[in-house]
Amino acid sequence: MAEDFTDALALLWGLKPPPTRGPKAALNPELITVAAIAVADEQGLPALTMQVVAERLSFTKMSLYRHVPGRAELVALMVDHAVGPAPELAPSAWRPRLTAWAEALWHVLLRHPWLLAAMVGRRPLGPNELAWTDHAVAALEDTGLDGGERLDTVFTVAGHVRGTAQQLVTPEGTRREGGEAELDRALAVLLDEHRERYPALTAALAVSTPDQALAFGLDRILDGVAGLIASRR
Amino acid sequence: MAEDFTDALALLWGLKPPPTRGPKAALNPELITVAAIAVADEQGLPALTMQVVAERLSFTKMSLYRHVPGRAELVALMVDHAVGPAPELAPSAWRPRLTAWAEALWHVLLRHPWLLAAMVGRRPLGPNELAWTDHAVAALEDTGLDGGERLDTVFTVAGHVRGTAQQLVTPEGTRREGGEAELDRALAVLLDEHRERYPALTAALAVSTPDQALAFGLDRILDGVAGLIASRR
DNA sequence: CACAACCGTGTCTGTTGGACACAGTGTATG
DNA sequence: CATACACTGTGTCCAACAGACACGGTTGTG
Repeated sequence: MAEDFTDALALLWGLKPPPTRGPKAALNPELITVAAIAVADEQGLPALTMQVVAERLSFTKMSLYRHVPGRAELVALMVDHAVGPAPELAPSAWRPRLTAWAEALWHVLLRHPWLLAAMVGRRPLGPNELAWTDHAVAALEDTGLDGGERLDTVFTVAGHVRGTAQQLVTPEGTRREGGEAELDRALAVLLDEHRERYPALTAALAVSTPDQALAFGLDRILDGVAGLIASRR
Repeated sequence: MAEDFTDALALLWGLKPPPTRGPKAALNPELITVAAIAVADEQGLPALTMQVVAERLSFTKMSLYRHVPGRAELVALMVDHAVGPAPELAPSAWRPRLTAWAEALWHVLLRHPWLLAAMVGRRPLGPNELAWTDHAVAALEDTGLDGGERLDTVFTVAGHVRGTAQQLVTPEGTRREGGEAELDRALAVLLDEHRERYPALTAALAVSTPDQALAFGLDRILDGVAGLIASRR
């Protein structure tokens, strides 16, 4: 119940003094993290077993525990490594900068679908994740918004990107490929059978690709932010 | 790999003909669902074990499998039961109706924090969930927006509510209570130590409660939608 | 050279979801 | 009224999982 974050934070921020005695380590947290990311990319987060990661590295499962406290901390390392360094945004107006930032986040989430499941809840943040947030906040610096408004704006944009990406992802954190149409068809049949119960939905029925949904919501949000900025001047 | 949704859909929509022979069942899917929701509310989604649910009902674990194909389908049943019937919205303008809808969703998510983890990805939808979407779309009926725009709007609003709620929740799907301040303090210390790496974030540092973030983003989104509606007239 | 620190491994435990076969029970059909 | 059969709930079993712990081998330091 104690939920100790200190181990994870120490690893994420590289705060472990390298040992001077003993044999040289053949393994290290980064090697393990990279291997684990490869596993999660290919087979999803539930398939991420200490066993599987160890086999990919040709080591024993228990060897990993020498360098990583446990599975939870490994996932935290994976998240910060997978998001990578924050994108460099060309200096321009706040709106194109935030748009570019959102698109960069979008592509990272599509490249590592398991990130959506791994980034749930308040949790220990790594240096890369913090840098992403910093870059987005920086785009809003000359807008007249105060600190809280800037943070809330970034949070809203990031939440929208994440929410949209979740439509493309299975609960396991792999990108859905086949079988998607099957589910859609079954749901369409059910909706049609009960169409009197869902009149508005039946009337509005339309095909909206995730890319369209992403752009639509992002435009609405940034329109609203633009209105707020205008009212501050 | 086949990922058969038909079982879950049949259960969700009540499509199983009741047997005519044999003894009367002491158990049924709804009883199991209610008990499972109680477990998840109290101890989170990972603690939701067939064993635990069975004990709460004073039955054996394997008895549950008579009525529910497996854990995944049980979770699907729990989701539709927990969201409950869609909220009845007083007939008024689209904006207060959507706001009320978002607040209703917000309260449901706070009452059942595990819903956030259970509603990830595209998955079999139940009748209640579909009704929620229908009611939100209905609020946008006289706005001049087309079907795709209405759906995208609803999706954006729902995504924002969900994203905000996730800040209040642990990855396990329980509401965080204590220990939260501890993590915040540790992150604040780290940010301060590396403040030169995160200048914008350091400058913008502010305390924003989740309620404020919810209202801020919702206002921005609806401002943007209002602008789109105005441009259609 | 001896010791202490460190590394990777093998063995073990508790818990999980789920398969399977079985004995009891009640209804429908002869 | 009797029999067959479908359905219920149970006990036993298994594989996969995260992690604890103790051991033997390795390497730097006093």
